[in-house]
Amino acid sequence: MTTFADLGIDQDIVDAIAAKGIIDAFPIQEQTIPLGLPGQDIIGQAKTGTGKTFGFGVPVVQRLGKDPEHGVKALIVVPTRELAVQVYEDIDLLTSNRSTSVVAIYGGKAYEGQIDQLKAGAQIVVGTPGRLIDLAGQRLLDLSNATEVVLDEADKMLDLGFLADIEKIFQKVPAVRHTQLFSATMPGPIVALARRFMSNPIHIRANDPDEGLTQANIKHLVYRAHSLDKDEVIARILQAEGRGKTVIFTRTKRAAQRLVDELGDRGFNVGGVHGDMGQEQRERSMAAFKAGKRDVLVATDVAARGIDVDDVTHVINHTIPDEDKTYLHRAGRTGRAGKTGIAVTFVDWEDLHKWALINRALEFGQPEPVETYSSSPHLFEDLNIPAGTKGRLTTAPKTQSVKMQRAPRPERAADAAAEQGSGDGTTRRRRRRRGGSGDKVGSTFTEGTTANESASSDAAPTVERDAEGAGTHDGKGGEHHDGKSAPQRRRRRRRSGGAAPAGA
DNA sequence: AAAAAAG
Repeated sequence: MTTFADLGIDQDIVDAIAAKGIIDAFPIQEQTIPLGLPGQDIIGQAKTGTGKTFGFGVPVVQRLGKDPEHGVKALIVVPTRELAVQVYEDIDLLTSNRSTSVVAIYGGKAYEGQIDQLKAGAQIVVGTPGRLIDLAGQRLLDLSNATEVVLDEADKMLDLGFLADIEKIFQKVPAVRHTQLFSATMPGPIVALARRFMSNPIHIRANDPDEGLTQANIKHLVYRAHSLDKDEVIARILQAEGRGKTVIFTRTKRAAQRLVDELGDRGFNVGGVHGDMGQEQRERSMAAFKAGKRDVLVATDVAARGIDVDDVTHVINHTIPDEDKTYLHRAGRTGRAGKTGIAVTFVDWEDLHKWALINRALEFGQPEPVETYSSSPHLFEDLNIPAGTKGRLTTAPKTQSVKMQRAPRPERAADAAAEQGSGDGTTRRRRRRRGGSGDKVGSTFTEGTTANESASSDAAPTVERDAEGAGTHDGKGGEHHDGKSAPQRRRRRRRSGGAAPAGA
């Protein structure tokens, strides 16, 4: 096994990586770092969760050297704000033993802090296109010395929605530069297009050609959702034995928010990430999920790419994605860094053709989704969901989830009081459910975080939830992205029987 | 057509 120390990397960077307990290099790192260090242009392709960020990050940091000269010399462009935060943190780690300064530049946040860091002489910029172009246009970001340029999730960055912005950005950086493009997916036409921005790039595919396109560590289960109560089945999957964290993907922002509310009402410890949420809340939600304070995240495709969270054991596609690439990236939120994971996909009647496409493109060899969960018990067997109720499912939340509910948000308590006249309507219902099969379930995750939690007593989760829930920071309503109060939303949902919004 | 990305 090749280690980072074997790859010609400066000792202080090797030490910085080792401080996180990482010694061995993944194949993509082993192959791209020795080429990136001397400045070779690279198109780097490797499966999800196999270390691409260090693959481009180590050469960027090392090539800047320890030159104390201020000013932006490296630019890393990513497609989402949360990914900007994450890549910023990874690069910041690599620079922890040298003076190189890194800044994250992305929208939805106050300009001030970002501008201050630029003025203070930040040398590496990680950012999303809109804010980068915005600040460059205001002459607050000077890219004319950025001789290191990286597009992370490069195929996405060169996709129609981003291409015009990326072209603008390439006009602002030096013509003579070191350019690296990385992604798990690099369709031929995109590679051809990418060459316009590179000089004599070498295309590295760290994938074993025999392995196919998908991560071998991920098990894919696909079910027909025809006449299926998906909320109910998803609730049941969340009770799978040995479940760690779970990411649930929806097609629309509205569907994501609805599911957050629904699973929250059922007592699960759930948060969301989607574009209708305020940026502060998006980040708080991601951080809570990464830290293990929550174990369910409902997201749109904003979280499909790049997001790296430890111990995600399940990905659930509430709605099947349109593209095979998106499927692969979504599923790739689990099975990272050599761990195993399960991807469960529900295929609605009108989406059968999408599965046909994905199945063909990714060579699954399963032309039809499994009939439905009821006519095929595989789902529960494959997922280690304790045997029990057939037909209508119970939705006993996991022990951990109930624990998190023990200090209800003020908003929720007020809600219940308003509806019941006494304060404990919802809570009592949840308590009754707790006695069932839930206790045994999810012990792996439960133990880790319970210990954590009792150490910090009730304070941490409560403060966290309060801050997110009540929207006290900006007065703009926090999680009530649609401008409705929680009681309003809940009533509306009840009337519609919990079904998906009509327009979705 | 949706989601993302500037405000």
